This record gives sequence, C-alpha cells and structure tokens, in this order.
Amino acid sequence: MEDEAPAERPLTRIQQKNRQTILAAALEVFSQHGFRGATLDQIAEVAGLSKPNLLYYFPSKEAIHVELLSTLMDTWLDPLRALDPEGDPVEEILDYVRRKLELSRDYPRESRLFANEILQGAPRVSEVLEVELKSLVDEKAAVLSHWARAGRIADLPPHHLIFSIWALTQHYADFDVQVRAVLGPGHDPYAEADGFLDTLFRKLLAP
Amino acid sequence: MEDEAPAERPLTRIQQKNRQTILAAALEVFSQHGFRGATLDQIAEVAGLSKPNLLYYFPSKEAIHVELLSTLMDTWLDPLRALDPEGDPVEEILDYVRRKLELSRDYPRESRLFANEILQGAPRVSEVLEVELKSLVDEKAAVLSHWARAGRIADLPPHHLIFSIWALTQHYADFDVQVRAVLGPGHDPYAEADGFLDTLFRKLLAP
DNA sequence: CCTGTTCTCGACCGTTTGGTCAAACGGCAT
DNA sequence: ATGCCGTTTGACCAAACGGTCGAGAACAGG
Repeated sequence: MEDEAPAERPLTRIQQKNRQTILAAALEVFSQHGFRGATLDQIAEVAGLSKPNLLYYFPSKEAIHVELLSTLMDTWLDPLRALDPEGDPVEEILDYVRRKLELSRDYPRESRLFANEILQGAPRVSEVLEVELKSLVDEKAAVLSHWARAGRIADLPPHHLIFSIWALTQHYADFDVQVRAVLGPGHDPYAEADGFLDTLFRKLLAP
Repeated sequence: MEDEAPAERPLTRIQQKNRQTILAAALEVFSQHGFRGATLDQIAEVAGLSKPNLLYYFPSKEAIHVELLSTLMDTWLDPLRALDPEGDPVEEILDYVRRKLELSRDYPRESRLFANEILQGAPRVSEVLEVELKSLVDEKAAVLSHWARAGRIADLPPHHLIFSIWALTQHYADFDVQVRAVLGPGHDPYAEADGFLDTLFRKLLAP
C-alpha cells in the first residue's frame, strides 16, 4: 500500500490569483441565479477566463460551489462564536446583532448564496447544519439560558431568540429588492435597520 | 379592425382539473429548485402528464411560473390588507403576525417560491412590489404611525416594523431545514414560534 | 351510430449545458 | 537555443433542455 494522497504541491501565484478570480465570479453568478441557474459560461465571462480554464482550476461546477459554501460557513458562524459568556448579556447580544447586520450589508452575495442553498433544502450543507451549527447554537443557547435564569435578560426560548436575530438581519440582504421597493428612494435600509434592531432587542431582552 | 381578443371560451372541466394539477406540480418543483433549476420533465412527471400535454395547457414554462406568482401575490398580501385601523392596535398587529405565521406553516412552498423570486432580484414581480405592495405598505404604515402618535403602541419606524414581521414569520418556512436541523428532533417549530412571536411583539409594541 | 372538437403523447428539433482533449502558448532554468 | 512544465483555449461531445408536430384516443352533441 502506498500513499493515496500524492504529495500536494504548493499553489503557484498564478493558481492562487486565478482561483480567487474564479471564486469571486462564481459568487457573483451563483448568488444571483442559484446553483442550477448559473452556467459555467457566465462564470467564465465574469471571471474573464475561458470555460476550459475554469475546469483546469476546479474539477467541476459543483466543486466551485462547494468551495464557496465551505469557506462561507466559517465566516458566517464567526459572529456567533464571538459571543462572550463573560461579557455583559445585553451588550453581547446587541454586538452579535450588529455584527450580523454588518455581514448582511457588506456581504449580501454571501448571504444570498447561503439563503439559496437553504431554500433548496441544503443538499450540500445539511451535515454542517446538523453537526457544527447545531452544537455551536446549543452551546450559545445554554449561555442565553444561563443569563435568563440569572435574571440578566428576559426569559425567552434561546433557540428562537437566535433565529430571530438571523431572520431580522439576513432579511435586509436576502430581500434587498423588496425592502428597497417598499421604502422607495432616499433611504438607507441598513442605517435605519441598525437603529431599529437596537431598539427592538433592548426592549425584548429587558427582564 | 376586428376584435383582437377572440372570444374566450369557458374552460371545460378537464381543462380546469388539469390546469390545477399542473400548477400544483409546478409549485412543488419550482419552490424546491427555483425557476431555472426546475425542468418541464420534472413538472410533467409530478403532475402525471406528458410534457407536450403541459404545453397544451400553458404556452411555456415561464407562463406557468408567472401564473403561480400572480395568484400567489394576492393571497400573500391578504393578511396585511385585513389589518383594521379601527381595531385594537396591539391585537390587530398580533393577529397579523399570527396569520402570517399560519401562512408560513400551511403554505411553505408558496413562501419559498416567493423567496426564490425575490432572491433572484424579483425579475417578474418588481412592478408589483413597487406599485401594489408599496402603496399597501405605505397605507398600513400610516395606520401604525397614527397609533404610535396616539401613544397606543411604541414609537417605531413603521416600515421596519412590518419588515420584522415578514422576516420573523417567513423565516420558519424559508429556512425550515435549518430551523429543524438546529432544534433537533422532537420540536414543533411553528408551535414554539407562535408563543415566542407573541411575547416578542407584545414587549416590542408596549408604549 | 357518426362527426367534429378536445385532449394526449411518441418522436423529433435546435439550442444550451457541463465537461473533455489535444494542441498550442509562455516563462524559465539549463 | 533547447527542453520542460504550468497554463490557456478552440473544437468537440453527449446529455439535457424548452418547445413543436402530427397522428391517434377520448369525448361530446346530434
């Protein structure tokens, strides 16, 4: 028996640059049209490369999508990881809300890519949801419960409290066109949302 | 000049039944895979009809999708239309939340179909959003403002208050797999959400 | 029963899709 | 120059796609 994995060579500069270019283009196209709605030709055009060249750097369309999703999941969960059990309960939660809203504002394509995946039943990330995400949420839910029992925040079902943060912040990225259509011109949805969500969660969390 | 519209004949029973069958199958497939991800063969198979038969009842794939969306938009806005300016403010809003959550629970596929459309930039309903939806929301936002000025509910930006209702209720339908993955087995997401959202909005709306 | 209309579908068509391949290109150490 | 290796692409392929067509089956009304 010999080594199955044949000594991965380090990536050249060209490889690093082109892989990044391709992933950026793929994010643009996948987030707008979904996995099946996106075509390699589209991605290739946005990336400024030929289609066979994409497939020189990635083995398949799906591989590009998976790569995007897996790197996404990490940065997506970071704000929740940062919720500090030792900090001030209300401020910790409000910080989390703020970070989540910033993520929606600064990375709306990532948010929509994720939303697309979940909408279709999460065929490629259901494992991550059931294991990594669940255990992280359970851990932080325990913190919230602890704070509630100590009377430092209102007594609310912790999982649903977290869902409400996800729903309220991601809504501004995922339903961007609807939000802007309803508000009309001359509004900054994210600036307004920032104040609104601050008020909302302060009132909600008050014991 | 003669009549452009050539005397629409009434639909036969077979036409009514088959059109309904097709729309039901299309809803199933479109809501799961999105417009471009869905294929006529899939819809035909779910409907138990042949592909040419679908195109006997609808001129194209897009026509089926448009039909679904337009009938959807009506039922989707009904709960908001029903918000009564003469009723008790908090109870009216809580009724709206409840109706919206019921819609998510009983018609999750419709919710996901709509979410899919908005995610892709609402190419087929942007007009409806900017005109019908906007004017309806503006009208009801005025009611909320009035209630706030009268000190009957908390003073909150009315548009964002409505957004928060949409976000919180639709989240349970659109992100169903994520909610269930995080909660684990043995939970009834909608039952729990019902109580949680009741608490949330009562605290939020208290002046 | 016959006759005209409605309905159904196998076979087919042109296009688009994800993916392959061999040939060519480019920089660079010898 | 030469040979080498990472890179790039035009040409191509099989499968899947939305949609068409014509011929036959089912259903009316008389």
